[in-house]
Amino acid sequence: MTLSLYDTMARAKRPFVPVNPERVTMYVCGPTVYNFAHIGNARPVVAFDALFRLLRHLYGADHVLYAANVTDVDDKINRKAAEEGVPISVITDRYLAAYNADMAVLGALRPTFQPRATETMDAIVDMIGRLVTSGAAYAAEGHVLFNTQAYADYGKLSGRTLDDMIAGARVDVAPYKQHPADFVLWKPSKPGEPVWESPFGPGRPGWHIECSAMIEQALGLPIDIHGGGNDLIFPHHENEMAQGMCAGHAGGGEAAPAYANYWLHNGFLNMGGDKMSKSLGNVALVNDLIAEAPGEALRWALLSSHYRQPLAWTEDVVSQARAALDNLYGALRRAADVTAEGDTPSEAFLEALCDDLNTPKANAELFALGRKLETGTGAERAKAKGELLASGRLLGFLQSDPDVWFQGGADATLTARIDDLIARRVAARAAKDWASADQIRAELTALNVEVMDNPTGATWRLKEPA
RNA sequence: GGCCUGAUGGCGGAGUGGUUACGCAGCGGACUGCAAAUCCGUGCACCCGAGUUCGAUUCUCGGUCAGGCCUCCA
Repeated sequence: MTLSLYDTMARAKRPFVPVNPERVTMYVCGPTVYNFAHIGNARPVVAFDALFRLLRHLYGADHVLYAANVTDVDDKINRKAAEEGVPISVITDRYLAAYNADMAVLGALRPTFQPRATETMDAIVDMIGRLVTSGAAYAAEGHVLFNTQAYADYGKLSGRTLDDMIAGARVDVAPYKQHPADFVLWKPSKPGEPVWESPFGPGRPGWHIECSAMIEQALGLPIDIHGGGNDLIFPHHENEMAQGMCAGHAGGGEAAPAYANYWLHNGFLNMGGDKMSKSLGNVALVNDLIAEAPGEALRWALLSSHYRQPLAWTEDVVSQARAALDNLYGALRRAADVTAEGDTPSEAFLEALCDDLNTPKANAELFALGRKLETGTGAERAKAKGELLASGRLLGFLQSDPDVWFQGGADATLTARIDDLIARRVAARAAKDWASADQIRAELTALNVEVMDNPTGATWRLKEPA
């Protein structure tokens, strides 16, 4: 079973070969914690969580290190803190906690490391110092800037040249820049903003440097996989690689090892044709969505298309995801008396995931297993159940009790009331009292409950989530 | 202006140089007191034009349309 991943740098799918299979490393750009995360923010989290889980399966849970940063130094954080009149840590702690809680509902495992910019400041300052010493960075008007001309391969990841960038410049270039593409590593803080001491003067780090410093500190170069949304390819990842290479491998060039051996970028989620963006205001917050739909259904919706494809976020996507899970949980519910055999994901399921994380194809395999579970012989059903549960577990699906899934979040009071009605209806049917049975069904329908009779009793499901 | 994606049936969404994706919805049947579920069967597709080929939805070129990046953004 060979894992292949689409590498943005190579613009092609490549067989995945880790530097050290005992220590597979992955870094994914994480959140800036100044607000609740929207479902678009969750797409890379869930996509790379799926990859994290696959890598753990392939290389062993203890042999995969996954770091995702938390940006807790940022203008928007400063603004929010000023509005509320509190230190930035109040803001960042609040929204980091909310973020982690929301992502947990979506079934995302916590990364191995979740470094915060404020806790990485020494490494950031150290890295900038090395860049200045080697001539890859220069000081100007209180800033420290990265000299893009110091890195021979600058532009290789995003496929543009320094000339392209001058031609395409839409923004006024700061006069202290030696080259228009040069970017800030360290800048003075404005009055009232948080400030950190450094050999280059008091100030704060630029946008890109924290990732490079964290990668060096938490994982070490080169890392195997670097992930993020495809809007980060340029400038963020381009700049990150340039500074990281110059700091870590003294200038890059042909002979230098890579910064990251595989660059992975997820496609965007859009809302009604537009990109979902906090600045456009057309966002669906995870925190709101999880009140209306099971986290597992949202997760399924996010993984129902390939991670590199654009995904249009609509109510229909969520209801179709619920229907898909109803299908699989239904099969499991009807197979409650079948003892699962084995706990290994199916070959076809793994092959689909190993093909650049083809989750739609992997999900199709879950349906195939569901069908085997419904229609197979005794031994086939036992095997199918084992494979279905193990495959689902690998991707973070199907681990609930099917009855609980179909209860759709109904509370204990409602559940007890429904169970009572069901029991009375079963008794009425046993007595062939069809009038009473139909009357009770009507009561249940009014409660949004669908009854499914079977020879010995009945099961039920909540048609809409509670 | 530069760079980069994508265009598949009613909807979502894989994939392939020549035979079934899959899910949801639809239709027919079995089963059922009724219903639901389930099972069996079934219809519906590859943006346009040219080229390569025995054969293209799949490869090449051109076009159209849509989206993203070039500025904070997943």
